[in-house]
Amino acid sequence: MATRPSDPAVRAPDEVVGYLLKHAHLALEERTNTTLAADGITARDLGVMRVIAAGAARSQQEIAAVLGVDRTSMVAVLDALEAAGVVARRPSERDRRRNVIELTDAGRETFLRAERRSIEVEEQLTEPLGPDGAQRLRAALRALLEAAGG
Amino acid sequence: MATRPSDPAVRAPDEVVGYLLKHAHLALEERTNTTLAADGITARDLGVMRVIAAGAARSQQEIAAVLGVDRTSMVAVLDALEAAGVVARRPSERDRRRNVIELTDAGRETFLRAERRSIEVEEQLTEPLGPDGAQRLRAALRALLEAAGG
DNA sequence: TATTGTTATACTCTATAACTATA
DNA sequence: TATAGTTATAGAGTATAACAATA
Repeated sequence: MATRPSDPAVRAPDEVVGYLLKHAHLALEERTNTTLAADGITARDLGVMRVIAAGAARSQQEIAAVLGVDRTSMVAVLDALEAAGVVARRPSERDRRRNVIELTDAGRETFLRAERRSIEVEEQLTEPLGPDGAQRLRAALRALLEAAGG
Repeated sequence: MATRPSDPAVRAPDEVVGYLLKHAHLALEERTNTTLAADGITARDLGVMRVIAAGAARSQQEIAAVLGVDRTSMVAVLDALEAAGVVARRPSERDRRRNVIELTDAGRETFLRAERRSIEVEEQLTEPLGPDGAQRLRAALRALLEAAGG
């Protein structure tokens, strides 16, 4: 049966980019969470800590903006990380409405250890893609994100 | 020990596969939902209808298994699709506990139209990847999923 | 006893609106 | 007036447990 470009065949789920993105993300996140349990944090926590460690954001609102979520979503995450002793909030001296968010000494250690584990999980799952496969995958995903205006 | 942006252990968010997968998925899903609003269904609805159209599953439980979700999650989705007149439940004759799920005539039309739109969105977002880029991306995601045991 | 679909319920992640304290 | 953080609340999407009908 001839298939024209404009003739939508019935695709299998694993031919659909949306399905593949969703399940690849879920699988990677689950593996990462299992691994990071040893450090007492989740993949989501590590994402927040990474933004702080990279110096990409200082206030809660800036962290939220970098991660593409609402500022209200940061409150509970930072509450938990502060309770765990890995981040600290201190009021900004220049603008007392803002909290400056920093990793504690223990938080820096936790971050580096967890980031190392996280990278190992990524390498395990992208190992079948060949030597440059992981970087080509990242480049493709960045291009897709760019094309979507994100 | 200060962690700076130049610290190789501190990655930018868009170097992290998990971040890229999550945001690429969100961006594609948002675009798809906007486009499919014209057909009165969501990207999730289309995913369920695709499994039915492909004959990959007949009962509610089989659809759930193909999509990797719990069977209880299918109830509300199918309620909505049935109310919209695009799918029909009928009791199986061989096993009266099971519902056989089928697309209605209107549902087949809706599916084909929506799948055409969905493919267009995918093509728009993967166009920067070059002629074979979309297929290489699919292959990479399938390999990652396979490596994760999914 | 086991299974299919269903309901009730809960948990996570997300968002909007309104409050507070500052600016 | 406007902004940063917070709280209350609600909406998806997901799951577990228990139930009725059927196997």
